[in-house]
Amino acid sequence: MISKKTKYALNALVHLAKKFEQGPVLISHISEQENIPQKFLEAILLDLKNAGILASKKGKGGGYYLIKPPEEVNVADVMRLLDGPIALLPCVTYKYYERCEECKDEETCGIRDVFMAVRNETVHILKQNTLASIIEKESVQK
Amino acid sequence: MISKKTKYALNALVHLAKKFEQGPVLISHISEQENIPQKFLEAILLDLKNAGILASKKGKGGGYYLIKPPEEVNVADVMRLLDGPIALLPCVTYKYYERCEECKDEETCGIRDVFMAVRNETVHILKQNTLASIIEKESVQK
DNA sequence: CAAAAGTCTACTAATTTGGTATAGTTTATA
DNA sequence: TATAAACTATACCAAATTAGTAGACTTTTG
Repeated sequence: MISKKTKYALNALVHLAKKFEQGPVLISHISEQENIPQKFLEAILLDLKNAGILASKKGKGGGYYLIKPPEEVNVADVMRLLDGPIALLPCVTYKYYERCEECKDEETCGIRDVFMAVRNETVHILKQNTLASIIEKESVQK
Repeated sequence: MISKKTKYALNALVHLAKKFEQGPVLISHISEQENIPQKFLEAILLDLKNAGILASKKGKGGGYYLIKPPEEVNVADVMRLLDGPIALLPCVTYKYYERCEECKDEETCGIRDVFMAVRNETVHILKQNTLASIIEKESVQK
């Protein structure tokens, strides 16, 4: 399962993407509209700002706003930022590689192969999906 | 990430599948060969027995053995048994469905669509992979 | 009946998750 | 230039989960 942190981050980002280039949005506004505890959201938005996805303006008339185009923010990056590796085994992660302690021979491990396939497919799907594509999906009548 | 419990379970199952229909194997033997803490392994094997995948024999000459053919034990079932749902969001699980608390409209949620796709693909891969196919992969020279 | 081997119940320590509280600092504007 | 709006930083904290351990008990041969 992804953490609430990542889920909230995605909700907030989609919200901000819908108001892309329309000036800063209050934390309190996002918090209310998206049902996210405000103090928790503050920490999340700060992470997204430090990652270069959002920017903020202080003082009256301030708030947070998206600085990357919605087409350039994909779900994989957001997940990695807030939850760490996407892979289900440490030995198949890309940037956080770690050997499985109990493993006898990683090279021939059949279990590793399975989770390598899952990781590749998952990352592929998550990279394809951006804030823009999510918003587009929502606008299509079901 | 999957838990150590699931990882250990898969290692133990592959071990037992290699000795399918060759009589019971000692917990202590699996524990040593696969580098799994014995007491922890005991609990895991018990879970697998209660799920109908393994059986055990008590007393001298006892141990655990696979009762399902290795082709019929897939990774998805093992993961679900020990780690619960495979999906990354509660609203896209099959048997453990739960609404996301903060969600405004599940029907049109674009984030949900993304994780639905990930779940479907993941389950597909994990179901395809059985103890038999894992062992086969390991025997192929790389 | 004794030794081997699985089973049951109950702990526990460390980590992660999902927050809250409080005290700042910065900035627009009246 | 004061002040209130708004973001920022630091420090907690409770509950749940994970990865085990300890020890007594039961069952089954030889």
